[in-house]
Amino acid sequence: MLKGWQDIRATYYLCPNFVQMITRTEIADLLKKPTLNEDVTVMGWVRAWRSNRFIALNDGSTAGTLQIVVDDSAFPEETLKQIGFHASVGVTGTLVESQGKGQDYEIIAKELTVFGAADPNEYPLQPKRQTMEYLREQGQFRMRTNTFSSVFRLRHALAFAVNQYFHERGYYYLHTPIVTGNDAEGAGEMFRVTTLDPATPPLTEDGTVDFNEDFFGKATNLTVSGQLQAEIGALALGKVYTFGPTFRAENSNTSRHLAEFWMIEPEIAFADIDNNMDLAEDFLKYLINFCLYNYADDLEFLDQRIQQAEKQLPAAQRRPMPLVEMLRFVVENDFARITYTEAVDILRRSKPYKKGKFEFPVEWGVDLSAEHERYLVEKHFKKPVIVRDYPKTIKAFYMRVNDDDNTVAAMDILFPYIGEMVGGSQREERLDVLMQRMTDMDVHHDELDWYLQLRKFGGCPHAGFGLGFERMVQFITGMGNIRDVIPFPRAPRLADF
RNA sequence: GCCUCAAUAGCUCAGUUGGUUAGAGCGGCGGACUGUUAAUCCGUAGGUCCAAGGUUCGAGUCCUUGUUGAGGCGCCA
Repeated sequence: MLKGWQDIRATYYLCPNFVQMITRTEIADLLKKPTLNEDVTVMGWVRAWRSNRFIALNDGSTAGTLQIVVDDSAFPEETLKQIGFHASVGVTGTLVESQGKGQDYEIIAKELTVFGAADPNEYPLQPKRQTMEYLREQGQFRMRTNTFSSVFRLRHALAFAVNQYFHERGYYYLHTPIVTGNDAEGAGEMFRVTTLDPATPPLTEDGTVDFNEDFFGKATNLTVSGQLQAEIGALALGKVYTFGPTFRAENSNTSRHLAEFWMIEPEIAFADIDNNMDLAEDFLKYLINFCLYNYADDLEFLDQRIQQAEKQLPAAQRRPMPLVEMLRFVVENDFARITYTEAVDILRRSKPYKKGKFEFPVEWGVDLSAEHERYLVEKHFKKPVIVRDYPKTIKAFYMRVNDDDNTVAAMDILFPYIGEMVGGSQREERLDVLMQRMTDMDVHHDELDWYLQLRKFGGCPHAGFGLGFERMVQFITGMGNIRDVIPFPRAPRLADF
């Protein structure tokens, strides 16, 4: 029986005859292993149609294009007329070394099929630079552009790297619920989930909505965090992570916030705040490295694009270093690590503080604002900064109270351009301290009884953090607006597609 | 939610102290072109100047309100 199982495993892993695309060769494969002077079939979308003779073809498998050489006397005029920007075509022909500059290989077309023309009179995109705002309105087409196809290849790369990183290190991927009955997760406004008729909901005797009649028999919402449930997993499986959609009904109108975003939340048992920071720093560097090694051409394209756009900006508004250089800089240098108290000291000794340039006050006990975080990251340390040990009055109830009784073992990782990339903490494992904190912060014990029981029975020191996935995609791609790194952004007044 | 800015051709923008017929580049259409790289060259069509109201002899331009978008802030990841 064991032998049979091993055979199945061997077959599965070796995959000698895995299913291949038999109708076409993908351009990425062709450029990696060019089969010169052989006939190949490629299919994709026309990125440029030059001189009635050359097609730059892209099939999404790579940032690059493959040049197709078309002899206009060999094909009917009707077919040639349909070749245009973003028309989809299939070509069979001989792969040869290119006679022109700008590309190594090209296909001399023998057969040419236009699957779908894109009438330029009506097609909304044009072969030119278009604004991100306009392309956002054309969400059904924007992934065909160089910029967005690179962004979404990198988004995939990061999602894959997240799972690979944790899997290789013995973490279990835990799926926490999207619909939650918790009323007290304390991470922002929630979207209500209900099947009740909004016009005539059932009412209780005192006139409030009777959620007992609702689908789940109670008031439910979309999750704002999987952390509390991830703690259940960590205290059983040791190391877990969540990676799923998260919803915040905040009226946030910024380039760094979405109403629906993806969050990664590792949670580890027998770990403290220092282990937590080490994990977060290592994890972030791994993600960046993964993209640098495996998606260099997409990063290179985005880098060039940003540099070209910045030529028109005054020097002060340009990036201090180009995209790829900055990504390398981040992985090659240790993050700065300071306490909240040290951060306040640095800020109070800073030039902008002394000159009264800060809009918001810098005093112990008040949360840092964006201008303070930017000073620390972009001016003082010039690299990512981890700030730890915040005043307990400004942080969530579940964060572990330090021995000084004034601060909690919380940590935020601040990145240039993005601000807060990670927020995490060591969790309060002491039942009495946790209950006191909940009382102080007006969180009802009975609603989170299950959470308290994790401390009462077999609790242990544990820690974790939340990473905003789109913010990471934003940092790595250099995109200015978070709405352009998720395929279908949801934000206040925005739920198209 | 708050502050600032913007809205003119299909797209990206210019439009002077308020003055006659609204400008460009790209794209489209027609033509030329057998090695192009956002190809190039010639020709050509294309506008309810975001909406409503107001000031004025006269408004793309000034004022009010609204709508939409961007940037910043707050909330946070």
